[in-house]
Amino acid sequence: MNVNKTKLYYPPAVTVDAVIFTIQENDLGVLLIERSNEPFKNCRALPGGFLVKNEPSADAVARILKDKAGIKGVYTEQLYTFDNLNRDPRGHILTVAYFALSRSSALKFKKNEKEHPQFFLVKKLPTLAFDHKKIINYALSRLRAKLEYTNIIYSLLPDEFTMSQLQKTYEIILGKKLDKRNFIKKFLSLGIIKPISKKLSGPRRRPAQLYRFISKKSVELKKFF
Amino acid sequence: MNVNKTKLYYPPAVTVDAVIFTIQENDLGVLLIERSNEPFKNCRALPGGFLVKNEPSADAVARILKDKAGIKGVYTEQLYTFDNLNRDPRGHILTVAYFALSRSSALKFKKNEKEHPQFFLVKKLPTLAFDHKKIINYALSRLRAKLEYTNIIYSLLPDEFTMSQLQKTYEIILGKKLDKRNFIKKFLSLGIIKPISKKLSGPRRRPAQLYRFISKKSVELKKFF
DNA sequence: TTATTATAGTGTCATTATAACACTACCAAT
DNA sequence: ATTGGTAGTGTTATAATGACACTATAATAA
Repeated sequence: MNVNKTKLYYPPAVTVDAVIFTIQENDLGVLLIERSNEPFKNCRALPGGFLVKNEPSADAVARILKDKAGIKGVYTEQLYTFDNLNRDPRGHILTVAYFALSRSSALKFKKNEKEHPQFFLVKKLPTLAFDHKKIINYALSRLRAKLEYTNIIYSLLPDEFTMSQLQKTYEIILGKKLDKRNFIKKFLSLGIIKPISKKLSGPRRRPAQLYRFISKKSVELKKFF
Repeated sequence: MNVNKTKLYYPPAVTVDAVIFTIQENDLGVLLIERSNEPFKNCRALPGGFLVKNEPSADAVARILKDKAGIKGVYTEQLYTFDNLNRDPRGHILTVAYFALSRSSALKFKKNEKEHPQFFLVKKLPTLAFDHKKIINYALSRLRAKLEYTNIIYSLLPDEFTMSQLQKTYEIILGKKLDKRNFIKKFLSLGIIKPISKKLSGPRRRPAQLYRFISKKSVELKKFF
């Protein structure tokens, strides 16, 4: 690469960071690792890392999702690129942040790994390295916004789910209660889920109708919540 | 910077590119330059360039807006980071794309500069270098989306403007006619513009009320169009 | 002075979307 | 047969949207 014609050009280092959301214990969790190197050694941080040679950032994120969370093919989208000079004490390090959504059952990380990957509730985050708190907040607002006009919620639900589960997932992420009747009315009118011929039974209660998403691709909807 | 501990790490080069929109001849224009170097020599491209040492991308864009378009302090936001391996024949070059909005009267580039900066109508773009067509399309959809829930239109209008000018600007960007009465009703109900005690006269027609934006900061609105 | 031209400005109504609200249905377990 | 616990269901008032056409005003030309 002969891009260094300009004497002044000096490349920043480039990393990716992943904000991996999941639903846990009826709350929204995000995966954090414990840094094993300086700077911020032993501090919690988003999983991420430097690009390897000729690796596009999207590939790097996929690699990190695989290696650090054991997930593959989950919903992933680029969030924002952070490159303030003071975000990393080592100097100018640019990070392309992504966010991903995974049902918790799909996650396969070993809790005993050296980096101790672990989920934290978004509302109870520890002190974080770099500008990772800011990145998580940014991801959270993007996630909330997208809930309102896309179907990405499918990434957080099992294949078959009840209306209550669906509504609860919305409530957890939006952080507010929704009216059951209005929710059902609106969601069914979108025509993106369909009831299946199965019910979910439980002890001492009326069984609930199960639904599926008709399509499992990310779709933009005109109207939503 | 001792970030190269990992043998594999090899930084991509980092550039910024700016999609500068303006309204021209009752249409939406975007600023393009003519590349004076390989690759894509003599081909039209977005103004942009490599980061200089320790320069955050936001500063680099401001520098480019100043140097290549003569504008300063205009509305600018980060768009997306493009880093496909095949976007640049020189190799892995990551670009952080931004979009900016400027009223055409503020632009002060010299048409005779070696790079021949020039506005092109978005609907009549020439062949473009790299993935710049894709970047412009992405910027255009972002701009259209943001028109619906922010006040960024102020960046494209003079300080004092008529309802017709405002509506026309919306129509140009959205690419469709809007109903005059509904437009006025909605826009006034937002409470973000106010009539001033002046009218705009013209030959052989009824003078039009002039308005101003109450605030000239970018604001998110709950409801819009 | 009158007529013409061009754009500004104004209201209603039907339809649709939203938001608030509470009770009955069903199954399982006791 | 009773109880516990979640599922499921409609109506109504209010607000937002979208469709629609005529009058008002100033400048200019006749």
